[in-house]
Amino acid sequence: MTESYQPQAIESKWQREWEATELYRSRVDWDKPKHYALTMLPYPSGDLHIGHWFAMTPSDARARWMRMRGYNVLFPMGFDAFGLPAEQAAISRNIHPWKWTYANIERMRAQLRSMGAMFDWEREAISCTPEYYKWSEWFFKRFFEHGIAYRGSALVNWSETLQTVLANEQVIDGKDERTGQPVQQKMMEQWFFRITQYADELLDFEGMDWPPSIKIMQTNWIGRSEGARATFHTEIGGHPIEIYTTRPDTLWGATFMVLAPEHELVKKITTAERRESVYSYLEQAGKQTEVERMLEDREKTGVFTGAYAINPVNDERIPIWIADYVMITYGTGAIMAVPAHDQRDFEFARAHDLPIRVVIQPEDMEEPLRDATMSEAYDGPGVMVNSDAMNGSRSTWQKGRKNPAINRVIDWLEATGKGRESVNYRLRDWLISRQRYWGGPIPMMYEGDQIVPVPDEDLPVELPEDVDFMPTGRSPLTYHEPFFKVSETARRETDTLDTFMCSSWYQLRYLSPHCDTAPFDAEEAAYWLPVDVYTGGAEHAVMHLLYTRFFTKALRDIGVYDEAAEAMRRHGRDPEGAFDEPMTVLRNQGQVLGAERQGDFVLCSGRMAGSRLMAERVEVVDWNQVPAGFEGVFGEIAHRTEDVLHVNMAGLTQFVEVQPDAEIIIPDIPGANNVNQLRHHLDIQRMSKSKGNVVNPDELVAKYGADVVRCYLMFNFDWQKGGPWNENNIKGPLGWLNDVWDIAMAGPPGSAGDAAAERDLERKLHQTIDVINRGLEDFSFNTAIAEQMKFKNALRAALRAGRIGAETWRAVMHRLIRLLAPFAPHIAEEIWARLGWEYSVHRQPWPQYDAEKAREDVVDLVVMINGKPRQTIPVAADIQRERAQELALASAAAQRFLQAGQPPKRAIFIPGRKGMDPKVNIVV
RNA sequence: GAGGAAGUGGCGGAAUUGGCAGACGCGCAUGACUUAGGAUCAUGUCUCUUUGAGGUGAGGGUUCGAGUCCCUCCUUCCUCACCA
Repeated sequence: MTESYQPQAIESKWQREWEATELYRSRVDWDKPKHYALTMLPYPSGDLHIGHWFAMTPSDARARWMRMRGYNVLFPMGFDAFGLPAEQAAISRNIHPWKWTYANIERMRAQLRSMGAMFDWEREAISCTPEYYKWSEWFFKRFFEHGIAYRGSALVNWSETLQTVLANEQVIDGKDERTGQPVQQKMMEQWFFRITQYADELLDFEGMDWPPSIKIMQTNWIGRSEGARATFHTEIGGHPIEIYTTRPDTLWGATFMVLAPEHELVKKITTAERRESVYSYLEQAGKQTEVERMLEDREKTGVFTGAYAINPVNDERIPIWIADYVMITYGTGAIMAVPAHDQRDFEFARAHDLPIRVVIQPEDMEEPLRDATMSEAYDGPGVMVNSDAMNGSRSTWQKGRKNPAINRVIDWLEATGKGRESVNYRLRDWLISRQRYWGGPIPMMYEGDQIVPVPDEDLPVELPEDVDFMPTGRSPLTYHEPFFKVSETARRETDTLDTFMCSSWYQLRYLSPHCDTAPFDAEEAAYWLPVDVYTGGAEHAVMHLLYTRFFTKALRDIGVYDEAAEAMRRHGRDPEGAFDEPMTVLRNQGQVLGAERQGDFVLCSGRMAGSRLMAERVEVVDWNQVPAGFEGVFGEIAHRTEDVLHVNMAGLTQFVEVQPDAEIIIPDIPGANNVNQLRHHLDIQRMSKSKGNVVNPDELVAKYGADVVRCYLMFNFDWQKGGPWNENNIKGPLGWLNDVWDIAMAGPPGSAGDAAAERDLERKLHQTIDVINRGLEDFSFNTAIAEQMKFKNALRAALRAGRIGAETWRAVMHRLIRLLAPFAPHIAEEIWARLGWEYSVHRQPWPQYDAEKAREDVVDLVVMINGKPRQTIPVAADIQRERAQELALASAAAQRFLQAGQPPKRAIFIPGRKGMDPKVNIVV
């Protein structure tokens, strides 16, 4: 009896060996092609989650594959170590953020090592160390010098819960992205990065192999729109009010104006008799959070200021209103309202009895639009009317200058000085300062009303350790006099940097994490940049992934890459475009969801139809006793298909069809429930501690070994999609690795072997190599492993049949183990060593694919009748059109469908392209 | 409201991008070995009225041929959301 596969006995041994022999150190080598594979660095929250394994181990397999294929691969790891949780731990548990963070890093490092990934730990970077954040500060200073960083006043998102401001990207639905608590809009002076200056360049994804969805999300977030600005003036006082519009062709249809409640002119222009109602509206609007504004009924509220404006295009006198449907943060915070052609303005006009005037008349309607009879705004194409000299201009669906009417009006506005063409963006400047302790200090000081940067030689400004964490919610730095008091007259900035700034350049710090003369070593950068493949979650689409692109472009523009570009030229590489984008290829993994719920008990009542219960009422309960006197179906839900529940009732399966209007009671979900919610509740749920469905990778590794966990994660999901956890499925990869082990340990067979079987096995091996290559290239890890399982099955069958000789066995194993190495690095190393081959399997070249050897001699000719496959005929692989058609027409299937003696209408030959069988489609 | 992705067995998922739908695995069934089986091995496993026929959320269309392309719905997920 041979020894069985025991991962626990081999994994830590090899992990130590790999460390001791520096197997995964990556060094610049200009003679080898480089590959920078990067996976998003974790936040040191305390424990590695299964999601980290899901993101990282397939990325590791791919990096290993690239390495075996001859690339010099850099695959680093680090920690994004600043952030609020550390500070909250300090307050609630009285542990210093340093201690908490470093303890977590220690723990997670060990967990990361247990993956058996090829991380180069010599390049580890931790963003909360002074040697790291010194350079975050240094970048801030350079940005300040180049006008990219500035201090300014703006309406910002203030989180009362977190006691800090947040960037727009970190607010979702008016709530803070991390805690889900509402934020308020507040006028505050803060530090910003001028990301809007890069808006147009950020819209250009030329040459970037990123998921289309990410490109679309970023494009929408930037929100470029083309239109015009025009200046209206108040009738009294002549105050200018600038408006932005995408529809300058409707300027003649403006019947009133609307200012955002926060607009600076509001208080100036409001007349005495309107003051009371305007001020009470402002007060009411100011109290509302973003969430409340959205929860409000969609009725358009607003008040008249009493003031009028003159429309510059036709000198008309129109009333100025205030309404909260106009946002101060978009455009100019003021609009011209054209109710006939804008739905929001239309609703407002109807609600407040304001006039409506058609200025675009559609041509293809039976009835022309009339001011009085419109039931909704019309925003389609037509001809300009009621617009003086512009009448007759054709307005189309097109936007901006491409629309003839808009084009003509913009020209006219510019010629008459009444307005100008304008491009507007939804993107705001990046608010970078945080009123928190646990972040990189902002290297700035205030002296009187002067802003003074901390001199470079004083960097880094270090975070003081001896601070008091008080439950006031405010940063301890604001109480720490030795920190903020630089001199009698100078005060240090106590705000810190958004952690997203630190993670915007970590890919650069990995290149030389301990370099103390520059943020990164120019030679390293010249060789490794840009990142070739980046993997991570899609939740960073408009945060990290947008910020790091901006950061890269800003660094390029201020000359941070100049030295690296010089080094590239010296080594004969063209630096053109190398520093425009941080990552060439991006792929997002999906999310591993909690296990499917089973074992819910339900009470179902209704009427029986045959053996089926047509349920009018379904209640989910957490006890398993039949209530006294209950008539109906009670039991555990075994399965669900659509609306049919399979309920296990005392060993019998009962079918319950949930009626569309059935009453459904799910205690976890209050209020009226519907079938969808029931389905959802029973199906998949996100992993979370409160639901108790979190999967702990450490336990899995202890139970099955890291290789099995890695392979399970790669095999049982579409990696880019994710899916529900199901530990039952782990048996697949477990059985596979056991089988490979057993085949290897059994040693070469004693049989002589059979030439045809050996040739067939060789062919299958090459086909397998091809599929694995394609799978890894396309991040289709599941098919790559499926193909290896298939090959293992074929190998085992051939061995059992005694048709493989010792020599062939060895030659096959020599490649099989190398194919296994990227996926299951420990078992591959162990088998490699036991079969007597030289350390390490991970230094071996990847098995070469030979298309000639993969080719089949005999293939199945598929005979199709009207596109339906009916019969197959074994034929030579190189069969030609005439012969194939001849055989197909003579086949039994063809004879059955063809009337006696009748020729077919057509016979189409489809040659057997790569791995596909040839076909003849006969049309009868 | 706007934009995007997706819908395939009991389950996770394949289908080389328009060419034999359901690879591979889980589960299940039958059998073997066994005191035992949640071990191992073998065989089978889309459906049906089974010499054949039908089948990828529903309905249309394009094509010799559609899971794949086009149109109209339905459902789910994600992102943004009074964006002027």
